[in-house]
Parts: sequence; C-alpha cells; structure tokens
Amino acid sequence: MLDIKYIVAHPEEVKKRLSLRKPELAAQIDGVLEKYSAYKTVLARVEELRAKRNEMSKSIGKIKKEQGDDAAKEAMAEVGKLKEEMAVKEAELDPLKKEINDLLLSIPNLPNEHIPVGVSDADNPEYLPCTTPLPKFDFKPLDHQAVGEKLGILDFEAAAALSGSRFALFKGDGARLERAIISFMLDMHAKKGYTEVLPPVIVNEDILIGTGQLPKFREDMYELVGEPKQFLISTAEIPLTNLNRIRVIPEAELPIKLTAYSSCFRKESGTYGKDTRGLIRNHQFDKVELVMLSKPEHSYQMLEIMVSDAQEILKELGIPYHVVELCSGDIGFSSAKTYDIEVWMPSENRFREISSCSNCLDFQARRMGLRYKNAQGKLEYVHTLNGSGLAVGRTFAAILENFQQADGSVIIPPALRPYFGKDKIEAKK
RNA sequence: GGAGAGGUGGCCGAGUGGUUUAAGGCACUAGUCUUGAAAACUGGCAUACCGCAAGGUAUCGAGGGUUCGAAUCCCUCCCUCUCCGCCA
Repeated sequence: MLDIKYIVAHPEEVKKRLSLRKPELAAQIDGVLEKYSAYKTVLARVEELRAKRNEMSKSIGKIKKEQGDDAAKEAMAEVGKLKEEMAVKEAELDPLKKEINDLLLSIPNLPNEHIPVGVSDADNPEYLPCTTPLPKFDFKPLDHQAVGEKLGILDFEAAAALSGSRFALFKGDGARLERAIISFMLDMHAKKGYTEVLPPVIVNEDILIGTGQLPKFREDMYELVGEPKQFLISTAEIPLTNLNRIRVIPEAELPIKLTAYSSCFRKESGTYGKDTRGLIRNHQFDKVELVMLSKPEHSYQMLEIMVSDAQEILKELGIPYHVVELCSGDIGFSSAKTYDIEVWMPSENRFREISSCSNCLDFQARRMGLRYKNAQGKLEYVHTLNGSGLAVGRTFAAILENFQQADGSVIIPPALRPYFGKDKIEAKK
C-alpha cells in the first residue's frame, strides 16, 4: 500500500501518477485525505484524554498509599467523568482508522515515472526483440491441444469429467514432460543463486493482504470452507514474498533470491470464453516462480536481472520469445514496473505471455511489515520483486507447438533431454 | 482430536493490580583509558503514531472484558513444546 505520509505530502503527484493507470483512481486519494484529517482531529482529543486519565490514575495510587483509600475518592470520581467522553471519542477512532486502512489497501501502487503511458496491452512497447528464428513449417502447424491429444499426452475430456472445464490432465510422456520442465527450471535458477522453496499452497487471509490479492481480488481466489479463512494460492509469489514477513532482515542477507515450483489456483472469473482451449488459461496450473527482496536502491537493477534469468530458460530451450514493457494502464495492482516475456505460438501466429516480472517497490513490504536495518541503523522497507520463471503449462504448450513435426511427433529441446530421458515424443502409429 | 506446559524488547530472562520510563544480563554502539587491542569504567540502545516543539499515545502472542489504573485478573482465539490418538 501507499505511504499515507507520502500521500499527505504530495497529493497532486500521487493523483497524477495513479490516473496514468486509470483516471478515476485520483478521486480515491481525496477520500483518503479527508478521512485522515478527521482521524487526526479525533486522535488528538483521545490522546489528550488518555494522558489526563493516566496522570490521575498515577496520583490515585500515590494518594491511596500515603493517605488511605478514602482520600482518593474525589479523584476517582473525576476520572469517572473523563471516561464518558473517552468512550465516545474512542468509539469514533477505530472505524475511521479502519476506513482509511481499507481505502489504502484498495489503492494500487504508483507506476514508475518512466514507464510508457497507455491504457491496455495494445500500448505495450517491445523492450527486447525476438532473436531466435521463428520455426518454419512445410505443413499447417496444429495448436498444442491438438498436438498433445494426438500424442495421447494431454486429455482434456478426462480432466473435464473429473473437474469441469479449464482443467488439464497430463498423461504418460505428457506428465513426464511437465515434471521435466519443472526440474529443469528449478535447477537453472538454483545455479543463479536462488534458494529453492517448496511452500504450502494453502495460506491465511493476512498473507494475501500482504501481496495484494486481498481485499480487492477476492473473487479470483479459491476460498476454503470454514474457519480460519484460508485460500489456495494463485501464485507461489504469495508464500515466497511473505516468507520473511514481520521480521527485520539483517542487511547482509539482502538481496534474498527465492524460487519455488507450485500448483497455482485461479477462478478466472471474468474470463469466460477467453483462451478456452488447451493449457493457456486453466483453474489449476504449474508455475515456477522467482521472488527477490532487495534494498531500495538496487531494486530496478534486480528487475533487469530477474527478467534476464527468466529469459535464460527460453534461450536454453530454443523457444522464440520477445520482451515487452507494460504500459501504465496494463501493470498489475502491486507493481510499479513490469516486463512481460512472450513466447511464439505458431498456431496463433503471435506471441503469448509466459512470464511477468514486476518491481513492487515497498508496496507489498509495507503491507506485511517487511523491513531491514539500513547502514544508518534505521529501519526501512525492502523492495519486493516477483516474476514467473516460467509458467510451466505455457512452456509445455510452446514446446509442442514450436517443435512439432509433420508426422505428429515432437522434438524435445536438448536442454530438457537429461530430465525427460528421450529426445522426442513419438507419434502414435 | 485429547491432556499438560509455555508465548515478555535483536537474544536470554525477572516481573500475579499502583508511587518516572518492563529489573537484570548478553549482543550492539559511542566515549574514557591504551602505542594498538583486550579488559575495566561511563553513557547510549524497541517500534509505530500524533505534535513546529516540549511532549504525548499505543504496543508484553491476537482480540475482547473487569478496573480510577492491567504484562499481571476474567473470556475467546492463535502459535510453540511434551505426551496420547489418528494418519502418508
């Protein structure tokens, strides 16, 4: 969330930058400022009353000890009167505080000043062009679902029978390939100094507030029945970023680099009819995630490193991709700056998102109290970054589409062969 | 799920209703001393919020309650440890 002090000190700048995401966001800032000034007025009175009460209570103790219980009666009656106003004012305080906090929690991060201005993904400029040659086919390439079903390694009918639409079932070489991709990615990242983590996929409510899924995006999450409120994670970013919450991180530990494979669960509400075929947009999917905690002065540098670490996977696999920079209208709620890596999908004749790498600055850290002690000995919020490294199902799909052969078989990229055990998935006779 | 024990500052740990600030120790840090270091001694040392400041308020796992006053008493919940049950 944004720093209330910063909003108070720079209201016009905050409004201007937020309106680059969406013009109507600026109005929310006025609401916050109004509530905050009311809150301060009440707070000042409450603290004044409390100070008076504390002072008198102390003197009551003193009087009782020195002069006996009866001597204190007058003072006790007087404090009793104070308590009436206190009760009234205190009752006003909490709702105001909660309102301000709720407002702040639902306001997105300020976009970085230098990111391109725009309203949708159509306005995202290319940041790095594709350098891997696009595959050439002397036949009409199939989409990955058709390739997978013909090979008998993907079974969407079976998945639908078990779980409904938007689920996938991997079988035989398919299941094995998915697992190979996961291991390959984790090993690559481990070599680059990321610590591998295997986190829980069920988390508590406050964890989701920390990374920004709650309170605003509850309808995207699978919520479990019962108390305490718990949710299936929609990305491993959630447990990884929250891993060090409410802790003061020793400066020497920064930057912290984490990677995790996890299943991810998303309701995908509001995406009816969109990307309904195949592995592109499912309720449950596999992803290898990258998370970094960095000192503020290094976070943009770390973002470049993260994007390059994620690209490394595609370079090794030989899958064509390019990188785009998201415009102000397209970056996510918590992000100040985001790069998307997009892979080439021959069946669609276009690039498709496979990774999204974001610098969230102190936006998430403030929500979860994640700080470190800087060189001056002052506590300061760390910056958090997250990125896919990569979406496993979409990588699977890209391999099937880019490396399919005329006979229906699929060549396995050399880098994956030690994990997969074979150099191709044979077509059925 | 059941029984018992516990949760206090960066760490250890005292503290079962009141007289200025949660004792003491460790760690850290500054100074004195010293050629330098160690030791010793002296001082500093939580966080957040309000306030121009002086200063104030809050926080002892969380949330409620009792009281003029709560780390301390009461209620609910969470977590950790030990044992039992169940289970991969």
